[in-house]
Amino acid sequence: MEWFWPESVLSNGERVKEELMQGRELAGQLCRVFDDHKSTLDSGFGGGGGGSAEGLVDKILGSFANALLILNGKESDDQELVSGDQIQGISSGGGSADSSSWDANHAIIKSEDFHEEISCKSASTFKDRRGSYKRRRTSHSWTRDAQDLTDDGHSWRKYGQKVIHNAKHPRNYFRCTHKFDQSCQATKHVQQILDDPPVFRTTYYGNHTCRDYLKASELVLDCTSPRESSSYIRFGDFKQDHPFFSSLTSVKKEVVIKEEKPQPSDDHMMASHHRNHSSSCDYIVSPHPTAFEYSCPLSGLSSTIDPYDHEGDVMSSLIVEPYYFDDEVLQYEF
DNA sequence: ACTATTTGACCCAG
DNA sequence: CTGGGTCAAATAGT
Repeated sequence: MEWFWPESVLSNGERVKEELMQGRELAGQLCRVFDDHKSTLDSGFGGGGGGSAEGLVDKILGSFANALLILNGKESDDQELVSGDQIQGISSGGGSADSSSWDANHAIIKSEDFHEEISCKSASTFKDRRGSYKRRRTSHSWTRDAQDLTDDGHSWRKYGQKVIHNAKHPRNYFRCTHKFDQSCQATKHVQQILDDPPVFRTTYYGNHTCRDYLKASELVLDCTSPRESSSYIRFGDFKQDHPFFSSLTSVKKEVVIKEEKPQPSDDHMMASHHRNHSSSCDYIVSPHPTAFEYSCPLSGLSSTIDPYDHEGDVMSSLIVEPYYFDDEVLQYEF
């Protein structure tokens, strides 16, 4: 498989490293806060060397968000990096990060889509209005070719399959599982383009505005310093006390594996599979572009992506997407 | 019973 | 007019 990387990402490697290192340091502080919390059960999250647990979480999120903004390359020049306070606003607001500075254009897009949906719904007093839609913009998409359909970090639901003219294999259409519960507009389609070896082309449209909270419910920080190795943070416990995570309790208790596996028959592509196992999907941090082969594509990976497509996906990106980070590793386990 | 997938119908852009 | 993207009823799976 292969991702298409803008040059600017490479030049920002050091900045990414700094941001991620800061995030790791803050995470370490958060670990100590939790340790303090354990030792003094009734004291709450007020202690800790670097401030409250909530504040630390906000800073961590801000660091990762900044790294992602930097990775976006061409947007990094004219976009303000996200501060911890902004992240806090995002997280406590319960919505997507539409309020961040980069997204003014996209807000318009979303507004248009909203009106389209309203008009469509209002016009569809009759039951059968199938196929009533406005064709997607073909400009902000990116593609990925792979011999195996590896996990891209998001949950998908198949909603259609079409035989494509002059194509040997049908095209499978997927939308984000959270299209309705979180209004996530991300879609993709997958089509086998080669037989031997089998190569599957995945085309992504739109960014995820959803947050797969449950994937983030258990976070593993693999600290590389000898005495801090493999520290685990279980947000499943933490969220009871954190205003952000406590707001997630209404989310359905399920863990989803986001992976399509080709069937022996070429046109049997599977959508999301539910799973109970939490260890089969480890996420790592790195600035090396090649290491992103197994990650979900960030905006800016392809020349076909429009600037306004950089939705408020900061949270979902930093939570679920894997990054490799030189020989230092931040490892998430879900 | 609930959720996901299948598949033909429908509609729009080119 | 045609190809492609989406909808939603029917069906399958858990």
